[in-house]
Amino acid sequence: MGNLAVTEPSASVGDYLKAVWETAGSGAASTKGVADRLSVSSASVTNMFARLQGMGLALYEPYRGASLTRRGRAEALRLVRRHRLIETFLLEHLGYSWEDVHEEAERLEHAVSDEFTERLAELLGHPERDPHGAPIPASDGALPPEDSRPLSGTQAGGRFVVSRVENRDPAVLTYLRGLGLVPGRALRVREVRALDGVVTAEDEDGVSHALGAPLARSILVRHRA
Amino acid sequence: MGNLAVTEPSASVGDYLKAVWETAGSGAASTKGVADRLSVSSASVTNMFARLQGMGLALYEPYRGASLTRRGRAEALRLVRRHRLIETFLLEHLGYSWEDVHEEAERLEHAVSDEFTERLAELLGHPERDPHGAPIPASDGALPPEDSRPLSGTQAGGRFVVSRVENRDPAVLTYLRGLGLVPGRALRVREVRALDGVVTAEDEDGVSHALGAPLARSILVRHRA
DNA sequence: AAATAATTTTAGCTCTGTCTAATATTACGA
DNA sequence: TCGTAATATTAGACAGAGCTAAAATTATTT
Repeated sequence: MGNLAVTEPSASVGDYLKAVWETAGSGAASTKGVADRLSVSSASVTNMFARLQGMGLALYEPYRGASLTRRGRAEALRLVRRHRLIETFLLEHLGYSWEDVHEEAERLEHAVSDEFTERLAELLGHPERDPHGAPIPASDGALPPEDSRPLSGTQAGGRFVVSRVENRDPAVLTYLRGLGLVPGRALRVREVRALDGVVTAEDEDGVSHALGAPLARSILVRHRA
Repeated sequence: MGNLAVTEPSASVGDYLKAVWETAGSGAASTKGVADRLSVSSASVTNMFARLQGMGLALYEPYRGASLTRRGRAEALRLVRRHRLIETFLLEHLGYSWEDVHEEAERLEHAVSDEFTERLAELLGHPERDPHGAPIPASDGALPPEDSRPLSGTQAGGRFVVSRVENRDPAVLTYLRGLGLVPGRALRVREVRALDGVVTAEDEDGVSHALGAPLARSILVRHRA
């Protein structure tokens, strides 16, 4: 109450907020999880966790990790909205390729204003998902309920549609695009091998794909209607 | 020789380079000139001048000001190109108003890549001037020769066309737009008063405008064909 | 040519955000 | 449950970029 946050958090603070949001499932984000995601040292993360708490953006308990406050979450979602709208713009209006939009958006999201964001949303026709299938938070931060699950958590015989690809690595994305494993693609799961987590799935053209555990975790699917 | 500059200068360094470029006519930029333009203290400017020299982007002689090296100029022009293309995009595609594009572009120019810039140029059809009439440097840094002069430097009786409005203040721009004093507008100069620098000019609709010295300096004109 | 005004520079701080090395804590496996 | 491995934190540095106050230099004016 009171404590009206007038100033925009810095790009760094924003990056940490997003990382905490993305890393912490429902609980708290670990130091190492955030450090790995942002490619910074653990010490830097500990330091920032304390600062985020000081700014009222996160709750931090040493050795227990950090979780966002309402304000921290709102800020993170604002950045996520910007990021995903910008990705959509880059792909649809500037001719960027699917695997390259993430990196450019990563820098732009810290430079654009809310006005820019909303005008962009208007130009794009208020899309609900970005090019990778990730939901775009509404301007009030609302997110549609997630109805997808990773391919790694499906069962043989199931029929699905790829709803989302959750991976930032351009090399991985290029590869998946080459295989046609992009949002919208229908798949039938042939095998989910417990031993090594390899998932074998057949696409609409009858082509079979064997995907290692990390890839199978990156591909989210929804049950086919 | 050697010394290939791989890393992008920081946003701050870029701002100073632009300020030096804009402030220094043909000679060197003064500490105060840059300080005023960037709204920072003179001490900060002195400090940055030394750093720019260290980076090989400027030549600095204490008490004599700073001038850009070839590399510094190239970097400044790269930012100016980005800035002016972004302004054009904001106006033409996102519906921003004339007086608001500058501020948004000021932040975006530091976040955008060369790839983004060139794709944007393509989308916009490679415009030669931005919404304020300022020339957009080519990607190799080339600028068309300036054939305009400030309204303050004209003579009574002359017939001109507004070619450019050189002012960043939204209040000033809003006012001028209200008067129709924007690039393309034809004017006939009635009086250039030596005493106080007030210029009186009549527009196409026969409306007469009395402009104080600072405004008259902001409006650049070209002889009417 | 002095005296005053304006501009610059220096010195010393501050804050953000990063790092490494050393230390502490927690988790896990035997 | 005890010892090792994995995680976290602390301590201490450092670079970038800004500031104020004091000192120095240059410009202007009488």
